[in-house]
Amino acid sequence: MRISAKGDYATRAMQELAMHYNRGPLPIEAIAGRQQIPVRYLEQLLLILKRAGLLESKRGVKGGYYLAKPPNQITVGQIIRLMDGPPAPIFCVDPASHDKCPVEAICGFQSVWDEVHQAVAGIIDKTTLEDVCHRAMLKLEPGAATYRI
Amino acid sequence: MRISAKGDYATRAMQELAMHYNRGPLPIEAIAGRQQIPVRYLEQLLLILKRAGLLESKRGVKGGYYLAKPPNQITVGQIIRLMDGPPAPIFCVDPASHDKCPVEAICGFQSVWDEVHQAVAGIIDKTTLEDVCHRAMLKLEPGAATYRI
DNA sequence: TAATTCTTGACTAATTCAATAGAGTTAGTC
DNA sequence: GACTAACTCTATTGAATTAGTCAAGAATTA
Repeated sequence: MRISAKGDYATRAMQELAMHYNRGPLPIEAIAGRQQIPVRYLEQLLLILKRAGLLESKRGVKGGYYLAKPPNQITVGQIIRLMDGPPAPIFCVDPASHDKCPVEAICGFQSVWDEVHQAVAGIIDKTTLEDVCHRAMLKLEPGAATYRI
Repeated sequence: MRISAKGDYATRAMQELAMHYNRGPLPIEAIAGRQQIPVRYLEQLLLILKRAGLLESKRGVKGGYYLAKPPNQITVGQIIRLMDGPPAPIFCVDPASHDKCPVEAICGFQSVWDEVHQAVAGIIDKTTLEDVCHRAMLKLEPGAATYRI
């Protein structure tokens, strides 16, 4: 029932970029350093996020990555689905899976796992990077209600 | 975000035993056959369930496994926790983990993952084997409100 | 005692995951 | 226009986990 390191790294990198939103590109090294992620591994993840349209990048000196959209338009769900696939706890409730369950006719768990799937999806799809930045700022400055761009 | 084959097999085996509750021991082979689980693998899982006090067994002719408690006193959560551990999506919200998150102070995701954890736990801990049997029976005989022991 | 069934621990095979490596390409700057 | 910082892409490795197998043994019943 775990998200992968891939999903963990990607979400944290995106938080970092969200907190830097509108301040120009952020180099991979900077993200990796602050979030304690292996640089070479992070490269791959940022590429995936870029191809999916969540990030844009700029090469050369002063280059780096930046969000393609405002933080309130990117959800945790988008990132997790990209990295780990749908949050279905088992293939039989995964809309992306084409495998047929051999015991579907007698199994009482399908609806249970479907409830779990919907519950998780509900949370990660409603939570945006803006929300996440909020929560991070509240940790740093308890009492602050908003974060500054 | 998946449960393991171990968790899947174990829960289904328990449903099988629940549907057979009060009808005497059910041999491993019978469970494995009906639920399409590799016999040799299932052996191990049933032993774990037995050691945890969820099952009892009887050897020899007419032997097999049977529930140690009524189906309404065994939850899906108990089985899953036994096989896969707590339903925490990441170690930093797993009460059983002693690892310290290196970026805890700046991470906005801890509360998100905790919400997920609680949501999943809420579902699997409230769902009993009796509920699961119900759902299975509804599949077999649409319209039936209860299942027969 | 013979057939049946659970019990135990060791073992192997396969898969997945995380991470690394290296050779390139592009863009900005002096 | 050369230098350098930074992105791009593919391949490979190594470790860890997971799934599944095997063989020998112990208990129970007929």
